[in-house]
Amino acid sequence: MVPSMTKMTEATYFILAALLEAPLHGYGIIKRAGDQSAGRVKLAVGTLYGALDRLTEAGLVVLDREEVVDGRPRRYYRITEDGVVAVRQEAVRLQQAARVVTGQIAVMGA
Amino acid sequence: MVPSMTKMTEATYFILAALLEAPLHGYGIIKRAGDQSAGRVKLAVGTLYGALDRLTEAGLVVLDREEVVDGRPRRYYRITEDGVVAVRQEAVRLQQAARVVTGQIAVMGA
DNA sequence: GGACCATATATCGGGACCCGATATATGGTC
DNA sequence: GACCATATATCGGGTCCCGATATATGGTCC
Repeated sequence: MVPSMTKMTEATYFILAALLEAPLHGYGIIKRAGDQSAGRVKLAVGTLYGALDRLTEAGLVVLDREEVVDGRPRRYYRITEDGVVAVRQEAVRLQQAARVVTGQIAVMGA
Repeated sequence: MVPSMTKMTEATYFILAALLEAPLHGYGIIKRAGDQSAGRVKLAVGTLYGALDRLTEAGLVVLDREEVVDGRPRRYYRITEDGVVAVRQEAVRLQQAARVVTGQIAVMGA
């Protein structure tokens, strides 16, 4: 189930956002999150794998497939429908939070 | 100094946002944060006073004045110029983060 | 050949921070 | 008298971030 996580951490949000387009493996998520945020978000590996475990347990992400490239394993994660819903809800929440301040700025001259 | 806090917690953000209009005392901050977020943000007292201490130490908030009403003390906090800068930067950061997802939604049909 | 870096996974421990519980105190409502 | 809103403050548990560390491969540079 997990109908509504009231809150989502920033790392979790960017991991889900990175997976919206296509499944990615851990290292790919780190790079994509950096790209999407113009370099501002730098996911630490310790953050990533812990968050992926929690997301998997919560059903927002599933293991898509495993590949072996040059003897090194690559584990691809895919976002679930629940995950898509959750990350969109969070985006709305972020936008509303931003508006609390950006809205006030416009009126502050009064 | 504190030129740029790379990251800001949600509680910190809403505390600063609550103080943008006028100085408030602790309990007033909790109520105002709830109002500004349409009831979604419920600051716990333990969160508030810890965060206020950190914000004061960081120079984003200062003690404005103390009043005594009905024998009970009221401690008013005021946001500093650095605090205003920080909360506006954070609002921009939140908006940009939201756009990572909301922007993609529009293109997903392609 | 050796140093170093990018790629790729995983774990551990310290630290930051949220938050419920608890304590204390006053004044109003029922 | 019980209960709630107002108002402050602290403590402890739990969550989570993140740097450090470990392991392994292949490419570049000297």
